Amino acid sequence: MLDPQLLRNDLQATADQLLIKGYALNVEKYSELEKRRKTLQVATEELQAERNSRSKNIGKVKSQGGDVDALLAEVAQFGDKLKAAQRELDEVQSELNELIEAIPNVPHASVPKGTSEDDNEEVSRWGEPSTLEFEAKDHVDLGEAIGGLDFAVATKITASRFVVMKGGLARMHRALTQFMLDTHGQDHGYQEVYVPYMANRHSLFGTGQLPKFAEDQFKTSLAADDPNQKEEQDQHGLYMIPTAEVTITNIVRDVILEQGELPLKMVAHTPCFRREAGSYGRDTRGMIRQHQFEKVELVQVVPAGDSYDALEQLTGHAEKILQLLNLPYRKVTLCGGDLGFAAAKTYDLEVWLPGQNTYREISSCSNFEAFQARRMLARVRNDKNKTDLVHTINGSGLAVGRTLVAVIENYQNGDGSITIPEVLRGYMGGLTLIE
RNA sequence: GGAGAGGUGGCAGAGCGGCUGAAUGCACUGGUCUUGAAAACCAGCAAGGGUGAAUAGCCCUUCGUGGGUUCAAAUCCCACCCUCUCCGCCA
Repeated sequence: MLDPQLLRNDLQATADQLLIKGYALNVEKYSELEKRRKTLQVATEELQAERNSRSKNIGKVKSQGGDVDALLAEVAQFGDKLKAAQRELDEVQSELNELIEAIPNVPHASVPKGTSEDDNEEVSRWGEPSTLEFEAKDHVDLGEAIGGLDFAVATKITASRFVVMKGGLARMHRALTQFMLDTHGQDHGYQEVYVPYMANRHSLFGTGQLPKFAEDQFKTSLAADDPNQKEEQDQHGLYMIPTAEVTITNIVRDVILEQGELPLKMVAHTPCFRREAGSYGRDTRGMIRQHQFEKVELVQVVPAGDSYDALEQLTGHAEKILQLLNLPYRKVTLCGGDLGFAAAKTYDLEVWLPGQNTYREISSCSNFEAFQARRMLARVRNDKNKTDLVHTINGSGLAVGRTLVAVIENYQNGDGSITIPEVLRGYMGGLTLIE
């Protein structure tokens, strides 16, 4: 959520910046609503003040044994007037809130202009895409041949976009998770946390998934199939997390931190659940886009001034995993048009996939500045004993399913076997090959 | 699942229609005292929002959440959420 003060004082400039993100803010509508809000709020609060002082006076007179009939008659009409004013204010305020809550974050000055992923800016490359002496297969062919990936049985059990892993690949998937958690926990200074895989609507609102992206989430229903309970369900149903960002970041929701507690650096491994509602035709083959996948997530909570350093640092931590696995990748800065709703700046890490002969996203590291903090009321006490909003940064370190795909495709051998990366062998009882 | 108790400021804990944004204690901050520290004493100490140039002043809101009664609600009524205790069940 943007600072309402910013919208009031710098509306046009903010609208211009949002254009970089491809978001057209309705300036007229906003100003009009804001004007009404101001008038109504001032008027309503004046009425409240008036009512309060009169009511207090009645109490005073009464306690002194005076006659309050006249005073009561005088104040009698206030109730209705106040209620009407309040109702009108509520209407305008909720309309205004709806508008503000739907406005995306403003991109940072360093974000390149552009409308699609074609305009993303490459920052760096690491490693050389391998030149195989045979024709590269993709992970589906390799995995199915080994008997380690079974999409058909997953579809039978559940639905499309799920997978069953078996044997060495299932084990390597687990090894990757352990390796990532250990590296971030021991070498990069993150506190390992275990978090719920379901979250309430307040948490999803806090990190920005709600209300705008409800159709991307899986939601549970608590009450029975009773139409009378519909509203109940909407209020209290829980969401399967689309990313651990939701549950980790919301640890600091409604919290005032002390300066000494920052920076907070946390890492968690969780499954993630996504409806993928908007991508019916895309990546239907293989493990690239699933309804359920594992991810190791990094989150930092820092003072406002430190967040861009933290973004660089956190991105470096994710890169380190790719480097240790010896997987070629490139780092890109997302352009304005490709930037997510809540992010001010995002680096994507794209790993080389020989089977697709291209780089594919495997990590996304973003600085949200105060956008999430404002929604969550996550604050830190400053030197003047006042509260400042914190900044939040997060990134995948890494998406485990896609990392498995990358390992399968980059470590494939001519006979269809997969060499196990050295750093994983300790997690796999010393095995060197899956065949 | 059954029975009961309860949700008040950073914590503990009073208040059960008006002068209560909220007693008291602890914690914290500043001061006096002291060579220094402790103790003692004095003072301060919630958040969100509006107005505003203002981190000034004034005003509004908030005692789990939402609604209701009332001129007036932390206090009364209703619904929901959450926590705890006992019994049952259970990885």
